[in-house]
Amino acid sequence: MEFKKLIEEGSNRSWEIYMPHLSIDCVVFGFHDAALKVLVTRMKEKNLWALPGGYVLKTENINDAANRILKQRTGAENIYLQQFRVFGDLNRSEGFFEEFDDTIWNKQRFISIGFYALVDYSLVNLVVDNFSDACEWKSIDEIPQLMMDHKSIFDKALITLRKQLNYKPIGLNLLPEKFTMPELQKLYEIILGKKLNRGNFFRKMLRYDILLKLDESRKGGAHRSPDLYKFDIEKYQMALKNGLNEGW
Amino acid sequence: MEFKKLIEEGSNRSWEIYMPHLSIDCVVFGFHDAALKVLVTRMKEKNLWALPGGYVLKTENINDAANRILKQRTGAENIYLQQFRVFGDLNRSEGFFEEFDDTIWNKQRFISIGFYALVDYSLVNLVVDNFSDACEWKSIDEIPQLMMDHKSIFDKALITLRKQLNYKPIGLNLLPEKFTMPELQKLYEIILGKKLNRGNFFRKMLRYDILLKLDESRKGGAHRSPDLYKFDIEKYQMALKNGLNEGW
DNA sequence: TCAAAAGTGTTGGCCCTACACCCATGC
DNA sequence: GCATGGGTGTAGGGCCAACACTTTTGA
Repeated sequence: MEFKKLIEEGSNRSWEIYMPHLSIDCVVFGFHDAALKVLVTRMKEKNLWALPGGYVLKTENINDAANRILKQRTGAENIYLQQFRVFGDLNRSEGFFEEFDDTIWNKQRFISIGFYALVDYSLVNLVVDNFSDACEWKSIDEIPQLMMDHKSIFDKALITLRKQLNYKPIGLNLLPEKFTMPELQKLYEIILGKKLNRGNFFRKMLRYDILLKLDESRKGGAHRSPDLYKFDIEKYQMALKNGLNEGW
Repeated sequence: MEFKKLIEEGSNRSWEIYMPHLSIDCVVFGFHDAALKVLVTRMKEKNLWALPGGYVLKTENINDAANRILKQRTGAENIYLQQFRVFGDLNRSEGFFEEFDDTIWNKQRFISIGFYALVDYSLVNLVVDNFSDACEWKSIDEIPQLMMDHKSIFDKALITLRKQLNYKPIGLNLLPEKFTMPELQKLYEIILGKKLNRGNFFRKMLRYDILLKLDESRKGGAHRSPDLYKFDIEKYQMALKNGLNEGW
Protein backbone atom coordinates (compact mmCIF):
# COMPACT_ATOMS: atom_id res chain seq x y z
CA MET A 1 0.00 0.00 0.00
CA GLU A 2 1.84 3.02 -1.26
CA PHE A 3 0.10 5.60 0.90
CA LYS A 4 0.90 3.77 4.07
CA LYS A 5 4.53 3.61 3.12
CA LEU A 6 4.62 7.29 2.35
CA ILE A 7 3.26 8.13 5.76
CA GLU A 8 5.63 5.79 7.53
CA GLU A 9 8.66 7.03 5.69
CA GLY A 10 7.70 10.64 6.14
CA SER A 11 7.21 10.10 9.83
CA ASN A 12 10.84 9.93 10.87
CA ARG A 13 11.78 12.96 8.88
CA SER A 14 8.86 14.89 10.31
CA TRP A 15 9.85 14.12 13.86
CA GLU A 16 13.27 15.45 13.01
CA ILE A 17 12.50 18.74 11.37
CA TYR A 18 9.08 19.88 12.58
CA MET A 19 7.72 21.16 15.87
CA PRO A 20 5.84 18.19 17.29
CA HIS A 21 2.10 18.30 17.84
CA LEU A 22 1.80 21.60 16.02
CA SER A 23 0.18 22.05 12.66
CA ILE A 24 -1.19 24.78 10.43
CA ASP A 25 -4.40 24.62 8.48
CA CYS A 26 -5.23 27.18 5.84
CA VAL A 27 -8.59 28.30 4.56
CA VAL A 28 -7.75 29.84 1.21
CA PHE A 29 -10.46 31.98 -0.33
CA GLY A 30 -10.63 32.90 -3.98
CA PHE A 31 -13.28 34.61 -6.10
CA HIS A 32 -14.25 33.31 -9.50
CA ASP A 33 -17.36 32.97 -11.65
CA ALA A 34 -19.36 35.03 -9.20
CA ALA A 35 -18.66 32.51 -6.48
CA LEU A 36 -16.49 32.43 -3.39
CA LYS A 37 -14.23 29.41 -3.54
CA VAL A 38 -12.09 27.55 -1.07
CA LEU A 39 -9.03 25.47 -1.74
CA VAL A 40 -9.30 21.82 -0.74
CA THR A 41 -7.08 18.84 -1.31
CA ARG A 42 -7.88 15.16 -1.39
CA MET A 43 -5.78 12.70 0.53
CA LYS A 44 -4.50 9.75 -1.39
CA GLU A 45 -6.20 6.46 -0.70
CA LYS A 46 -8.34 7.88 2.05
CA ASN A 47 -10.43 9.63 -0.58
CA LEU A 48 -11.10 12.33 1.97
CA TRP A 49 -11.02 16.04 1.40
CA ALA A 50 -9.01 18.32 3.64
CA LEU A 51 -7.88 21.90 4.01
CA PRO A 52 -4.33 22.48 2.83
CA GLY A 53 -2.00 22.45 5.76
CA GLY A 54 1.40 21.58 7.04
CA TYR A 55 3.82 21.81 9.89
CA VAL A 56 6.17 24.34 11.39
CA LEU A 57 9.89 23.81 11.00
CA LYS A 58 11.86 23.86 14.20
CA THR A 59 13.77 26.80 12.80
CA GLU A 60 10.83 28.72 11.41
CA ASN A 61 8.44 31.42 12.56
CA ILE A 62 4.75 30.60 12.54
CA ASN A 63 3.83 33.13 9.89
CA ASP A 64 6.71 32.08 7.71
CA ALA A 65 5.48 28.51 7.94
CA ALA A 66 1.99 29.50 6.81
CA ASN A 67 3.42 31.45 3.90
CA ARG A 68 5.67 28.58 2.90
CA ILE A 69 2.82 26.08 3.03
CA LEU A 70 0.67 28.29 0.85
CA LYS A 71 3.40 29.02 -1.59
CA GLN A 72 3.99 25.32 -2.08
CA ARG A 73 0.33 24.84 -2.87
CA THR A 74 -0.44 27.88 -4.91
CA GLY A 75 2.79 29.40 -6.10
CA ALA A 76 1.50 32.68 -4.75
CA GLU A 77 3.56 34.96 -2.57
CA ASN A 78 2.71 38.02 -0.52
CA ILE A 79 -0.70 36.61 0.12
CA TYR A 80 -3.08 38.20 2.59
CA LEU A 81 -2.74 35.72 5.38
CA GLN A 82 -4.05 35.92 8.89
CA GLN A 83 -4.23 33.56 11.83
CA PHE A 84 -7.69 33.48 13.28
CA ARG A 85 -7.91 30.71 15.83
CA VAL A 86 -6.29 27.67 17.39
CA PHE A 87 -7.99 24.32 17.14
CA GLY A 88 -6.68 22.05 19.80
CA ASP A 89 -9.39 19.85 21.17
CA LEU A 90 -8.34 16.42 22.27
CA ASN A 91 -10.68 14.52 20.03
CA ARG A 92 -10.18 16.49 16.85
CA SER A 93 -8.36 13.72 15.06
CA GLU A 94 -10.12 10.80 16.66
CA GLY A 95 -10.34 7.78 14.45
CA PHE A 96 -7.67 8.88 12.01
CA PHE A 97 -4.56 6.89 11.22
CA GLU A 98 -5.84 4.13 13.43
CA GLU A 99 -4.15 1.54 11.27
CA PHE A 100 -0.74 2.98 12.06
CA ASP A 101 1.65 2.52 14.93
CA ASP A 102 1.22 4.92 17.84
CA THR A 103 4.63 6.42 17.26
CA ILE A 104 3.77 7.58 13.76
CA TRP A 105 3.98 11.36 13.33
CA ASN A 106 0.53 11.74 11.87
CA LYS A 107 -1.17 9.86 14.67
CA GLN A 108 -0.14 12.33 17.36
CA ARG A 109 -2.36 14.90 18.93
CA PHE A 110 -2.09 18.09 16.90
CA ILE A 111 -2.82 21.62 17.93
CA SER A 112 -3.57 23.42 14.71
CA ILE A 113 -3.29 27.11 14.06
CA GLY A 114 -5.98 28.22 11.64
CA PHE A 115 -4.97 30.76 9.01
CA TYR A 116 -7.17 32.21 6.36
CA ALA A 117 -5.90 33.62 3.11
CA LEU A 118 -7.33 35.79 0.37
CA VAL A 119 -5.82 35.21 -3.04
CA ASP A 120 -6.32 36.30 -6.59
CA TYR A 121 -7.85 33.27 -8.23
CA SER A 122 -6.25 34.02 -11.56
CA LEU A 123 -2.73 34.08 -10.15
CA VAL A 124 -2.86 30.69 -8.53
CA ASN A 125 -1.37 27.47 -9.87
CA LEU A 126 -2.56 24.58 -7.82
CA VAL A 127 -0.04 21.96 -6.84
CA VAL A 128 -0.76 18.40 -5.86
CA ASP A 129 1.69 17.13 -3.27
CA ASN A 130 2.90 13.67 -2.30
CA PHE A 131 0.07 12.93 0.04
CA SER A 132 -2.76 14.19 -2.11
CA ASP A 133 -4.17 13.20 -5.46
CA ALA A 134 -6.23 16.31 -6.06
CA CYS A 135 -6.20 19.99 -5.22
CA GLU A 136 -9.23 22.01 -6.24
CA TRP A 137 -11.30 25.11 -5.75
CA LYS A 138 -14.76 24.44 -4.40
CA SER A 139 -17.60 26.89 -4.04
CA ILE A 140 -18.35 27.59 -0.43
CA ASP A 141 -21.82 26.18 -0.80
CA GLU A 142 -20.57 22.99 -2.42
CA ILE A 143 -17.83 21.97 -0.07
CA PRO A 144 -17.38 18.21 0.13
CA GLN A 145 -17.22 16.47 3.44
CA LEU A 146 -13.96 17.37 5.10
CA MET A 147 -11.77 15.26 7.35
CA MET A 148 -11.43 15.73 11.08
CA ASP A 149 -12.63 19.13 12.26
CA HIS A 150 -11.77 20.90 9.02
CA LYS A 151 -15.38 21.78 8.41
CA SER A 152 -15.53 23.76 11.63
CA ILE A 153 -12.20 25.40 10.82
CA PHE A 154 -13.69 26.50 7.53
CA ASP A 155 -16.88 27.72 9.22
CA LYS A 156 -14.94 29.79 11.69
CA ALA A 157 -12.84 31.27 8.90
CA LEU A 158 -15.92 32.31 6.96
CA ILE A 159 -17.47 33.89 10.03
CA THR A 160 -14.24 35.76 10.64
CA LEU A 161 -14.15 36.94 7.06
CA ARG A 162 -17.73 38.20 7.31
CA LYS A 163 -16.94 40.11 10.46
CA GLN A 164 -13.94 41.66 8.80
CA LEU A 165 -16.23 43.21 6.22
CA ASN A 166 -17.54 45.48 8.92
CA TYR A 167 -14.31 47.19 9.69
CA LYS A 168 -11.74 46.31 7.09
CA PRO A 169 -11.64 46.84 3.34
CA ILE A 170 -11.65 43.73 1.25
CA GLY A 171 -11.14 42.93 -2.38
CA LEU A 172 -7.54 43.84 -3.07
CA ASN A 173 -6.50 40.23 -2.83
CA LEU A 174 -9.60 38.67 -4.29
CA LEU A 175 -10.28 40.77 -7.37
CA PRO A 176 -8.17 41.48 -10.43
CA GLU A 177 -6.47 44.84 -10.52
CA LYS A 178 -9.29 46.54 -12.38
CA PHE A 179 -12.88 45.85 -11.48
CA THR A 180 -16.32 47.42 -11.61
CA MET A 181 -18.54 48.48 -8.78
CA PRO A 182 -21.08 45.74 -9.53
CA GLU A 183 -18.27 43.19 -9.38
CA LEU A 184 -17.15 44.46 -6.02
CA GLN A 185 -20.73 44.41 -4.82
CA LYS A 186 -21.11 40.85 -6.01
CA LEU A 187 -18.08 39.90 -3.94
CA TYR A 188 -19.60 41.45 -0.85
CA GLU A 189 -22.94 39.82 -1.48
CA ILE A 190 -21.41 36.41 -1.88
CA ILE A 191 -19.29 36.65 1.21
CA LEU A 192 -22.27 37.83 3.19
CA GLY A 193 -24.71 35.53 1.51
CA LYS A 194 -27.26 38.23 0.91
CA LYS A 195 -28.27 40.98 -1.52
CA LEU A 196 -27.25 44.56 -0.93
CA ASN A 197 -28.84 47.73 -2.22
CA ARG A 198 -27.02 48.90 -5.30
CA GLY A 199 -27.09 52.66 -4.90
CA ASN A 200 -26.26 52.56 -1.23
CA PHE A 201 -23.41 50.14 -1.71
CA PHE A 202 -22.05 52.38 -4.42
CA ARG A 203 -21.98 55.47 -2.28
CA LYS A 204 -20.78 53.73 0.85
CA MET A 205 -17.87 52.27 -1.05
CA LEU A 206 -16.95 55.67 -2.45
CA ARG A 207 -17.16 57.23 0.98
CA TYR A 208 -14.57 54.77 2.23
CA ASP A 209 -12.24 56.66 -0.06
CA ILE A 210 -10.11 53.69 -1.06
CA LEU A 211 -11.09 53.51 -4.74
CA LEU A 212 -9.66 55.19 -7.79
CA LYS A 213 -12.00 55.64 -10.72
CA LEU A 214 -10.34 54.88 -14.03
CA ASP A 215 -11.05 56.50 -17.38
CA GLU A 216 -12.24 53.22 -18.78
CA SER A 217 -15.31 51.11 -18.63
CA ARG A 218 -15.93 47.40 -18.99
CA LYS A 219 -17.17 46.93 -22.57
CA GLY A 220 -18.90 43.86 -23.80
CA GLY A 221 -21.96 43.42 -21.64
CA ALA A 222 -25.33 43.72 -23.27
CA HIS A 223 -26.03 46.90 -21.33
CA ARG A 224 -24.53 50.09 -20.12
CA SER A 225 -20.77 49.78 -19.60
CA PRO A 226 -19.86 50.02 -15.93
CA ASP A 227 -16.93 52.20 -14.87
CA LEU A 228 -13.69 50.51 -13.94
CA TYR A 229 -11.98 51.13 -10.61
CA LYS A 230 -8.85 50.06 -8.88
CA PHE A 231 -7.86 50.30 -5.25
CA ASP A 232 -5.80 53.20 -4.02
CA ILE A 233 -3.19 50.95 -2.48
CA GLU A 234 -1.93 53.43 0.06
CA LYS A 235 -5.35 54.36 1.33
CA TYR A 236 -6.35 50.72 1.26
CA GLN A 237 -3.43 49.75 3.46
CA MET A 238 -4.20 52.62 5.79
CA ALA A 239 -7.78 51.44 6.08
CA LEU A 240 -6.62 47.89 6.72
CA LYS A 241 -4.53 49.16 9.57
CA ASN A 242 -6.90 51.66 11.08
CA GLY A 243 -10.27 50.17 10.34
CA LEU A 244 -13.15 51.69 8.48
CA ASN A 245 -16.13 52.27 10.71
CA GLU A 246 -14.79 51.92 14.17
CA GLY A 247 -17.17 53.34 16.72
CA TRP A 248 -16.35 55.16 19.92
CA MET B 1 20.04 27.78 44.52
CA GLU B 2 16.46 26.84 45.25
CA PHE B 3 14.92 28.26 42.10
CA LYS B 4 17.25 26.34 39.87
CA LYS B 5 16.39 23.15 41.65
CA LEU B 6 12.70 23.82 41.32
CA ILE B 7 13.03 24.25 37.60
CA GLU B 8 15.17 21.18 37.18
CA GLU B 9 12.90 19.00 39.25
CA GLY B 10 9.79 20.30 37.57
CA SER B 11 11.30 19.62 34.17
CA ASN B 12 10.93 15.86 34.12
CA ARG B 13 7.38 15.97 35.33
CA SER B 14 6.51 18.61 32.76
CA TRP B 15 7.88 16.54 29.90
CA GLU B 16 5.70 13.73 31.14
CA ILE B 17 2.35 15.40 31.54
CA TYR B 18 2.30 18.44 29.28
CA MET B 19 2.14 18.98 25.53
CA PRO B 20 5.71 19.92 24.61
CA HIS B 21 6.53 23.33 23.18
CA LEU B 22 3.03 24.60 23.83
CA SER B 23 2.13 27.17 26.44
CA ILE B 24 -0.69 29.47 27.38
CA ASP B 25 -0.31 33.06 28.49
CA CYS B 26 -3.19 34.95 30.01
CA VAL B 27 -3.84 38.66 30.07
CA VAL B 28 -6.27 39.02 32.94
CA PHE B 29 -8.10 42.34 33.11
CA GLY B 30 -9.83 43.67 36.19
CA PHE B 31 -11.37 47.02 37.03
CA HIS B 32 -10.76 48.75 40.34
CA ASP B 33 -10.29 52.24 41.71
CA ALA B 34 -11.23 53.73 38.37
CA ALA B 35 -8.33 51.94 36.71
CA LEU B 36 -7.98 48.98 34.38
CA LYS B 37 -5.65 46.46 35.94
CA VAL B 38 -3.75 43.47 34.69
CA LEU B 39 -2.57 40.47 36.64
CA VAL B 40 1.18 39.93 36.69
CA THR B 41 3.40 37.57 38.60
CA ARG B 42 7.03 37.85 39.55
CA MET B 43 9.36 34.95 38.98
CA LYS B 44 11.43 33.88 41.91
CA GLU B 45 15.07 34.85 41.80
CA LYS B 46 14.86 36.29 38.33
CA ASN B 47 13.00 39.25 39.76
CA LEU B 48 11.20 39.53 36.46
CA TRP B 49 7.51 40.16 35.95
CA ALA B 50 5.48 37.92 33.69
CA LEU B 51 1.93 37.25 32.59
CA PRO B 52 0.35 34.31 34.36
CA GLY B 53 0.59 31.24 32.20
CA GLY B 54 0.99 27.53 32.08
CA TYR B 55 0.94 24.46 29.94
CA VAL B 56 -1.61 22.15 28.40
CA LEU B 57 -1.98 18.67 29.80
CA LYS B 58 -1.68 15.88 27.28
CA THR B 59 -5.20 14.89 28.20
CA GLU B 60 -6.72 18.34 28.23
CA ASN B 61 -8.50 20.65 25.81
CA ILE B 62 -6.95 24.05 25.19
CA ASN B 63 -9.79 26.03 26.69
CA ASP B 64 -9.91 23.79 29.72
CA ALA B 65 -6.23 24.39 30.23
CA ALA B 66 -6.70 28.14 30.17
CA ASN B 67 -9.54 27.90 32.64
CA ARG B 68 -7.54 25.66 34.92
CA ILE B 69 -4.54 27.97 34.85
CA LEU B 70 -6.70 30.95 35.72
CA LYS B 71 -8.55 29.16 38.43
CA GLN B 72 -5.28 28.23 40.10
CA ARG B 73 -4.24 31.86 40.09
CA THR B 74 -7.45 33.60 40.92
CA GLY B 75 -9.84 31.07 42.36
CA ALA B 76 -12.36 32.38 39.87
CA GLU B 77 -14.43 30.11 37.68
CA ASN B 78 -16.66 30.75 34.70
CA ILE B 79 -14.44 33.61 33.69
CA TYR B 80 -14.87 35.37 30.37
CA LEU B 81 -11.91 33.90 28.57
CA GLN B 82 -10.99 34.18 24.93
CA GLN B 83 -8.03 33.18 22.85
CA PHE B 84 -6.87 36.04 20.70
CA ARG B 85 -3.58 35.13 19.08
CA VAL B 86 -0.69 32.73 18.89
CA PHE B 87 2.80 33.94 19.69
CA GLY B 88 5.31 31.62 18.18
CA ASP B 89 8.30 33.48 16.89
CA LEU B 90 11.59 31.70 17.11
CA ASN B 91 13.34 34.30 19.16
CA ARG B 92 10.62 35.01 21.67
CA SER B 93 12.42 33.40 24.56
CA GLU B 94 15.93 34.21 23.50
CA GLY B 95 18.32 34.62 26.37
CA PHE B 96 16.12 32.95 28.96
CA PHE B 97 17.15 29.94 31.01
CA GLU B 98 20.58 30.14 29.45
CA GLU B 99 22.15 28.79 32.60
CA PHE B 100 20.23 25.54 32.23
CA ASP B 101 20.86 22.38 30.29
CA ASP B 102 19.39 22.29 26.80
CA THR B 103 17.10 19.44 27.71
CA ILE B 104 15.34 21.40 30.43
CA TRP B 105 11.62 21.88 29.78
CA ASN B 106 11.64 25.63 30.23
CA LYS B 107 14.43 26.18 27.77
CA GLN B 108 12.54 24.76 24.81
CA ARG B 109 10.95 26.77 22.07
CA PHE B 110 7.38 27.54 23.11
CA ILE B 111 4.44 28.43 20.96
CA SER B 112 2.14 30.32 23.24
CA ILE B 113 -1.59 30.77 22.85
CA GLY B 114 -2.63 34.15 24.16
CA PHE B 115 -5.88 34.30 26.10
CA TYR B 116 -7.42 37.35 27.61
CA ALA B 117 -9.80 37.27 30.52
CA LEU B 118 -12.21 39.70 32.11
CA VAL B 119 -12.81 39.16 35.80
CA ASP B 120 -14.58 40.80 38.66
CA TYR B 121 -11.77 42.31 40.70
CA SER B 122 -13.62 41.85 43.96
CA LEU B 123 -14.09 38.12 43.47
CA VAL B 124 -10.46 37.29 42.90
CA ASN B 125 -8.05 35.82 45.42
CA LEU B 126 -4.57 35.96 44.06
CA VAL B 127 -2.38 32.91 44.52
CA VAL B 128 1.39 32.82 44.47
CA ASP B 129 2.68 29.59 43.01
CA ASN B 130 5.92 27.68 43.38
CA PHE B 131 7.79 29.60 40.75
CA SER B 132 6.70 33.08 41.71
CA ASP B 133 7.15 35.24 44.77
CA ALA B 134 4.49 37.79 43.92
CA CYS B 135 1.19 38.03 42.09
CA GLU B 136 -0.31 41.48 41.75
CA TRP B 137 -2.71 43.72 39.91
CA LYS B 138 -1.02 46.54 38.03
CA SER B 139 -2.66 49.47 36.32
CA ILE B 140 -2.31 49.23 32.58
CA ASP B 141 -0.32 52.44 32.51
CA GLU B 142 2.05 51.27 35.22
CA ILE B 143 2.99 47.86 33.98
CA PRO B 144 6.50 46.85 34.98
CA GLN B 145 8.92 45.52 32.45
CA LEU B 146 7.76 42.07 31.42
CA MET B 147 9.86 39.07 30.47
CA MET B 148 10.23 37.75 26.94
CA ASP B 149 7.52 39.02 24.60
CA HIS B 150 4.91 39.37 27.29
CA LYS B 151 4.69 43.09 26.76
CA SER B 152 3.61 42.60 23.18
CA ILE B 153 1.16 39.90 24.23
CA PHE B 154 -0.36 42.39 26.62
CA ASP B 155 -0.42 45.11 23.95
CA LYS B 156 -2.21 42.85 21.52
CA ALA B 157 -4.72 41.87 24.18
CA LEU B 158 -5.51 45.48 24.96
CA ILE B 159 -5.96 46.29 21.29
CA THR B 160 -8.27 43.31 20.93
CA LEU B 161 -10.26 44.42 23.95
CA ARG B 162 -10.63 47.91 22.50
CA LYS B 163 -11.86 46.54 19.21
CA GLN B 164 -14.37 44.39 21.02
CA LEU B 165 -15.95 47.53 22.43
CA ASN B 166 -17.18 48.32 18.96
CA TYR B 167 -19.29 45.26 18.54
CA LYS B 168 -19.62 43.44 21.81
CA PRO B 169 -21.05 44.49 25.16
CA ILE B 170 -18.60 44.66 27.99
CA GLY B 171 -18.79 45.10 31.72
CA LEU B 172 -20.60 42.01 32.94
CA ASN B 173 -17.36 40.44 34.01
CA LEU B 174 -15.56 43.59 35.06
CA LEU B 175 -18.14 45.41 37.15
CA PRO B 176 -19.99 44.37 40.29
CA GLU B 177 -23.58 43.25 39.82
CA LYS B 178 -25.02 46.71 40.37
CA PHE B 179 -23.39 49.75 38.90
CA THR B 180 -24.15 53.26 37.77
CA MET B 181 -24.00 54.70 34.29
CA PRO B 182 -21.04 56.95 35.17
CA GLU B 183 -19.19 53.89 36.45
CA LEU B 184 -19.84 52.05 33.22
CA GLN B 185 -18.75 55.09 31.26
CA LYS B 186 -15.58 55.28 33.32
CA LEU B 187 -14.83 51.69 32.38
CA TYR B 188 -15.23 52.46 28.70
CA GLU B 189 -13.12 55.59 28.97
CA ILE B 190 -10.32 53.77 30.69
CA ILE B 191 -10.26 50.91 28.25
CA LEU B 192 -10.27 53.33 25.36
CA GLY B 193 -7.96 55.81 27.02
CA LYS B 194 -10.13 58.78 26.20
CA LYS B 195 -13.07 60.81 27.44
CA LEU B 196 -16.55 60.19 26.11
CA ASN B 197 -19.51 62.53 26.05
CA ARG B 198 -21.79 61.82 28.99
CA GLY B 199 -25.21 62.31 27.46
CA ASN B 200 -24.38 60.47 24.29
CA PHE B 201 -22.84 57.56 26.12
CA PHE B 202 -25.91 57.36 28.30
CA ARG B 203 -28.34 57.13 25.42
CA LYS B 204 -26.22 54.84 23.31
CA MET B 205 -25.90 52.42 26.18
CA LEU B 206 -29.65 52.42 26.73
CA ARG B 207 -30.25 51.89 23.05
CA TYR B 208 -28.18 48.72 23.21
CA ASP B 209 -31.03 47.42 25.34
CA ILE B 210 -28.92 45.27 27.61
CA LEU B 211 -29.41 47.21 30.85
CA LEU B 212 -32.05 46.97 33.53
CA LYS B 213 -32.66 50.08 35.60
CA LEU B 214 -33.09 49.34 39.28
CA ASP B 215 -35.25 51.21 41.76
CA GLU B 216 -32.22 52.27 43.71
CA SER B 217 -29.51 54.83 43.43
CA ARG B 218 -25.96 55.01 44.71
CA LYS B 219 -26.08 57.17 47.85
CA GLY B 220 -23.10 58.70 49.46
CA GLY B 221 -21.54 60.92 46.85
CA ALA B 222 -21.48 64.62 47.50
CA HIS B 223 -23.84 65.18 44.61
CA ARG B 224 -26.89 63.85 42.91
CA SER B 225 -27.29 60.11 43.38
CA PRO B 226 -26.87 58.21 40.13
CA ASP B 227 -29.33 55.44 39.26
CA LEU B 228 -28.20 51.88 39.64
CA TYR B 229 -28.36 49.41 36.78
CA LYS B 230 -27.60 45.79 36.21
CA PHE B 231 -27.18 43.85 33.02
CA ASP B 232 -30.08 41.95 31.53
CA ILE B 233 -28.12 38.72 31.37
CA GLU B 234 -30.13 37.15 28.60
CA LYS B 235 -29.99 40.16 26.34
CA TYR B 236 -26.33 40.63 27.22
CA GLN B 237 -25.51 37.09 26.15
CA MET B 238 -27.50 37.55 22.98
CA ALA B 239 -25.57 40.71 22.19
CA LEU B 240 -22.30 38.91 22.91
CA LYS B 241 -23.25 36.30 20.39
CA ASN B 242 -24.76 38.45 17.70
CA GLY B 243 -22.81 41.65 18.01
CA LEU B 244 -24.09 45.13 18.62
CA ASN B 245 -23.49 47.40 15.71
CA GLU B 246 -22.60 45.10 12.92
CA GLY B 247 -22.81 46.81 9.58
CA TRP B 248 -23.96 45.39 6.27
C1' DT C 1 -27.84 78.38 48.74
C1' DC C 2 -24.27 76.77 46.00
C1' DA C 3 -21.15 73.76 43.41
C1' DA C 4 -20.85 69.80 41.08
C1' DA C 5 -22.56 65.57 39.30
C1' DA C 6 -26.35 63.15 36.97
C1' DG C 7 -30.23 63.03 34.03
C1' DT C 8 -32.61 64.99 29.96
C1' DG C 9 -33.60 68.06 25.91
C1' DT C 10 -32.28 70.18 21.49
C1' DT C 11 -30.14 71.14 17.22
C1' DG C 12 -27.69 70.24 12.94
C1' DG C 13 -25.20 67.03 10.31
C1' DC C 14 -24.22 62.70 8.37
C1' DC C 15 -25.28 58.12 7.06
C1' DC C 16 -28.63 54.63 6.03
C1' DT C 17 -32.74 52.89 3.73
C1' DA C 18 -35.81 52.88 0.10
C1' DC C 19 -37.20 53.99 -4.02
C1' DA C 20 -37.32 56.62 -8.14
C1' DC C 21 -35.31 58.45 -12.04
C1' DC C 22 -32.23 59.01 -15.67
C1' DC C 23 -28.32 57.14 -18.87
C1' DA C 24 -25.93 53.89 -21.83
C1' DT C 25 -25.63 49.73 -24.45
C1' DG C 26 -26.61 45.72 -27.57
C1' DC C 27 -30.26 43.50 -29.59
C1' DG D 1 -36.84 51.73 -29.30
C1' DC D 2 -36.73 48.61 -25.72
C1' DA D 3 -35.14 45.84 -22.08
C1' DT D 4 -31.72 45.76 -18.87
C1' DG D 5 -28.19 47.04 -16.05
C1' DG D 6 -25.53 51.03 -14.20
C1' DG D 7 -25.11 55.74 -12.30
C1' DT D 8 -27.38 59.37 -9.68
C1' DG D 9 -31.15 61.96 -7.05
C1' DT D 10 -34.09 62.37 -3.07
C1' DA D 11 -37.04 61.98 1.10
C1' DG D 12 -37.39 60.19 5.81
C1' DG D 13 -35.46 58.30 9.75
C1' DG D 14 -31.86 57.23 13.08
C1' DC D 15 -27.61 58.00 15.18
C1' DC D 16 -24.20 61.15 16.51
C1' DA D 17 -21.62 65.15 18.50
C1' DA D 18 -21.99 69.16 20.93
C1' DC D 19 -24.01 71.89 24.08
C1' DA D 20 -27.52 73.64 27.16
C1' DC D 21 -30.84 73.00 30.59
C1' DT D 22 -32.84 70.82 34.78
C1' DT D 23 -32.62 68.01 38.93
C1' DT D 24 -30.51 66.23 42.93
C1' DT D 25 -27.34 65.97 46.50
C1' DG D 26 -24.13 67.10 50.57
C1' DA D 27 -21.65 70.69 52.42
